Amino acid sequence: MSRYNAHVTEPKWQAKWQELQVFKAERDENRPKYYVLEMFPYPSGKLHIGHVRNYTMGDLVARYKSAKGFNVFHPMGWDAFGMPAENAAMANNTHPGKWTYQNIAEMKKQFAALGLSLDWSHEFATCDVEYYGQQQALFLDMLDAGLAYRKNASVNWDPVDMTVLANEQVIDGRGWRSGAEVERKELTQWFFKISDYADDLLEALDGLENWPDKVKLMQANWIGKSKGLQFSFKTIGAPEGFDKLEVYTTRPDTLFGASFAGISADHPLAKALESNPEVAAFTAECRRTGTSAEALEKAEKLGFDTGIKVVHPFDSSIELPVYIANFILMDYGTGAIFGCPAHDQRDLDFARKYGLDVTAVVSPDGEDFSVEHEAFTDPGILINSDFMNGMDIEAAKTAAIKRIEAADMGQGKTVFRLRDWGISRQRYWGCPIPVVHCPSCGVVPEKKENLPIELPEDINFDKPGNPLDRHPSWRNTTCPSCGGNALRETDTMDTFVDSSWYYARFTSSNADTPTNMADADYWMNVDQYIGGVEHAILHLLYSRFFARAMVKTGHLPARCIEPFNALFNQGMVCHETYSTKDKNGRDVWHAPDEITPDDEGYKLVKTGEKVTVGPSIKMSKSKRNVIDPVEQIEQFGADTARWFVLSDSPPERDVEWTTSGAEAAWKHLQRIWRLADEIADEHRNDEDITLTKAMHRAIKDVTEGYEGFAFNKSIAKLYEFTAAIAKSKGDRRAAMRSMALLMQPITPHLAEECWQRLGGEGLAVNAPFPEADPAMLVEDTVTLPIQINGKRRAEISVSKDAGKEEVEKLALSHDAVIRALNGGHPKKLIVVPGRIINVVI
RNA sequence: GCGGGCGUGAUGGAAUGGUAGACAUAAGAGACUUAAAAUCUCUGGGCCCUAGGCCGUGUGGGUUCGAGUCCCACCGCCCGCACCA
Repeated sequence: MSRYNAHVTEPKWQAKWQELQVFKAERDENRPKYYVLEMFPYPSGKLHIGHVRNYTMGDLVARYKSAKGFNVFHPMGWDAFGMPAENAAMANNTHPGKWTYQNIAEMKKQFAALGLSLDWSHEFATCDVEYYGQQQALFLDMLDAGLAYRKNASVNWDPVDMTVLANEQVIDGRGWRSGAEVERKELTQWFFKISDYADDLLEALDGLENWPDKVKLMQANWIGKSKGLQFSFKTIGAPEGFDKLEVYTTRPDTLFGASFAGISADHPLAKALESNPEVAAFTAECRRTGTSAEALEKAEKLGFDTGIKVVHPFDSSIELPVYIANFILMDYGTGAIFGCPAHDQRDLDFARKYGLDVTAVVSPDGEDFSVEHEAFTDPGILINSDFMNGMDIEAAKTAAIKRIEAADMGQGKTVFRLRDWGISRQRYWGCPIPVVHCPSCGVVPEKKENLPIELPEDINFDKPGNPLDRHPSWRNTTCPSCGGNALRETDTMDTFVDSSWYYARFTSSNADTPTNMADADYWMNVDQYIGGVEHAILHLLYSRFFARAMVKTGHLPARCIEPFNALFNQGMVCHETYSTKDKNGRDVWHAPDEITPDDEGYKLVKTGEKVTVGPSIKMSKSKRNVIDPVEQIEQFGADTARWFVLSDSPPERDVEWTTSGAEAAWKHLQRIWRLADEIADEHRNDEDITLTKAMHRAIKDVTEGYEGFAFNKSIAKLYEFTAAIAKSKGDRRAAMRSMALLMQPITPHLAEECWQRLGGEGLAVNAPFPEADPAMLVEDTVTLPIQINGKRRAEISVSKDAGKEEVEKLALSHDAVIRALNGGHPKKLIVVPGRIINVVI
C-alpha cells in the first residue's frame, strides 16, 4: 500500500495545471461567466494563515463553479502602495519599490504552494506604473466630470514625521509612529465628491440581496441620512455680518421647547468673538479635547454664554441665549443648533448645568408632562406648542417646516453624515496626483499624453517628510497650459483609491486605457467577492463610489454601478495563547512550538515550567499565538491546511486552529488515499445499492453546502460518505470517483491523484461536478418517531408511500401507545407525512 | 449611549416549528503488536429505583398537538458607531 506524499504530489499537479493553462480565462459567449474575487493582499512578504482561509474559500467557489460549467475568472494581484514600504525603506535604507517587489516574489511562491486556481495572466501590483498611470487617467476624467476637487480642510498633522495622518493612525492624540502630539492643521487637499452619491449609495443598498445585512447596515449608518429643517434665527447683539444664525434640526416639532442656541467652537461666529480672550481660551480648550481620545470618556458638557440672543422664529417675544458649546460639531449640519432640553439628553445635561428652562413639548398621552433628568424621546402628542398642540410628532414636523418655509426663514433639508473623501497624502509611496501648480494658470491638470507621471527612483528617506517635496528635478516641470515653469503636485493618493477599482482593471489588465469596455462588459460584475468584514465600510463604500464614477466617465457599462453581486465575509483564524509569569508577575507569551503537553496541561519545552493556557483569540505577534502556514504546508501539505481551515466552523465565523485538528485532517486525507489506492486494484462486480444511495445523498448534501457557504457541513458529509465507502463490500469504484470530484474544490491535489489512480478521464479539475439522481435520494421506508403529548416515546418504520390512515393505524397499534392510552382514546392524532406522529392523550 | 449579532455536551459545531447534540476534537475502553507508532472497533449531556423512566439548548414567561428554532421580559458575551442636533 502506498502512502500519500503531499510534498511530491502537490507540486506535480501544480505543474500540470500550469502546463495545461487550466485556469486561464478567455471570453466565451457560449458559457455563462463567473467572476470570483478575494480581496487582494498587501504584499507583506509573508503568507498569513488568515490568507489561507480567505483564498481557500475563494478557490473552492472558483473550482466548484468551474466544475458546474461556468467560465470562471479568478485573478489575483497586489495592493502594493502604502506606509509599510516607506517604513521598511527608512529602517533598512532600501527603496520602497525594491522592498515591495521582493515581497511580492516571496509571497507569490507561498501562494503557489496552496494550489489555488488563479489566472495569473491578469496579475498586477497597484504600484506598477502601468496601473497607477491608468489611475491617473481616471483621476483626470473624474476631475473633468466634477468628481474631484480641491478645498481647504483640517487634518491630523504629525509635526515630527511631517505628514498627514488618517484618523485611525492617531492614538490618544499622538502619531502612531512618532508619538508626537498631533495638531489640527488647515491644508488644501484633494477630495472625491462621494457626497454627490450619498443618497444613491444608501438607496442602492436595498438591491444588494447577496450582501450580509450587517455590512449594509454599517454602510447605512455611515452614510447617516437624516431629514430635518434648516432655518435661521435673527440675532441680537451679534458682531457685524452675523445678523442671522443658521441652525439645523431633525426635531422641528420641538421648537417651542427651545431654551438656548448653541454653536461649535469652530463656528465662524465663535471665531469672530475670539478677540475676547475668555472666548479664545474656551474655544482653544474645546479644540484640544476635540481631537484626543479622552474626549470620548463621557466628556462633560461645557458652554460659554456669548451674551448674544436669538429670536424665536414662531414667537418674537421669546429670546434665547447663544452658547458656544463643546459638544457641537462644525462639520455636521451648520455647526449650530437650537437646544431643546426636554427631548434631547445632551441638551438636558447642558441645561441642568447652566440653569436653563426645561419645557416639555411632547407628552406620551397629550396630558401635562415634565422632564427631570431623562429626556423624553419616544413618540407622543405635542403640548405647549401653539399651533402644533395635539398633533403627533410627524404631523408637527411637517407643520413646523411648512410654517418656516412660508415665512421664508428656512426650508426642509436632508443632511448626510457622509463627507467627501480626502485623498491627499504627503507621502512618496503612492500614486502621484497628476496636476501641476502654475504661477500664472493656477492648478492645471496634466495632459493625458503626459501620463503616467512616474515616481522618481532616486529618492531617500534621510529626512522626515515627503521626498517628492525635496526632489527639484522631479518637482520642477512645465505648465501643460502655458508652457511656463511650474511645480508638480507632490501629494500622492490615499491607497484606498488603488483598491477601489482593481476589480475592474483585472478584466483588462494590459489595456492602455483604465478598462477595455468589451472585456469589462463580459466579465463584470464580480459574482462573488470574499474578504474580511474589516473592510465593510471604507473599501466597499469607496469601491461602490468608484464604480459609479467609472460609469459616469465611460469606463464601465451602466449596469456596473454596483460592482459586487454577492459579498461574503469570512471569519478569522484564532489560536489558544500560552503564558507564564516573569519575576514581576507580568505575562510572558509563548509560541505554540515552544510548549509541549505534560500530565495535566502544558509546559515549556526548554525549562519545563508550567504554562497557563489562555482562550483562543485572533492570532497576533504580541500574543505569539501565530501559526505559520508555510510550516504547516511543509509538514502536512496544502490540502491538509485547506481542509482544516474549512472543516470546523462555519465560514463566516472564526475558526480555532488546533494541532490535533490539523493532524486529524491529515489522517483523514491519508485514509482517503488508502481507500482510493485499495479500490483501484479491487475487482468487485456486485452493486451495493446502499452505497449508491449514500453517494447520491453525499452529492446532494455536499453541493448544498458549497452553494450555501456552509463548507463545514459539506466536510461533515464527506466524512460520512467516507465511512460509507469504507464499510461497503460491493463495487466501490464509482463512489470513490465521486468522492474525488466532490473533494476537488477543497483538496485539489489529492483529488487529482485519486482521480488518476481510479482511472478517471483527463484531469479532475476539468471533470464536471457530479449530479445527484433524485430517484436515488428517495428511501423506500422511513422511520417515523411517535410522540405522546409531544415527547418522543417510540418509532415505527413505514413504507414511503404509506397513507395517512395506515400510519395512524400502525401508530395506534404500537405497544408504547397502547400502554399510554391505557384503554382510552386519543384526544387528537397528528400525522405529518414523512415526518412525525403525535398522539395527544 | 445607539445599532447589530450570539448564548446548545469537556471543546468546535449540527438541527425547512417535527427523533436535540450530525460531523470532528479531547477523553475512556478494546483489537492488532514483544512494544511503540500507525490502523481499526466501541463508549461518549446529566440523573435515577437502569427490560424502564425523569431532567436537559443562558434565566423566567407565552404561542403551539409539538419550541434550540416564533413572541415578550431579563441576564451574559461579542462586534460596529460614537456628543451626527
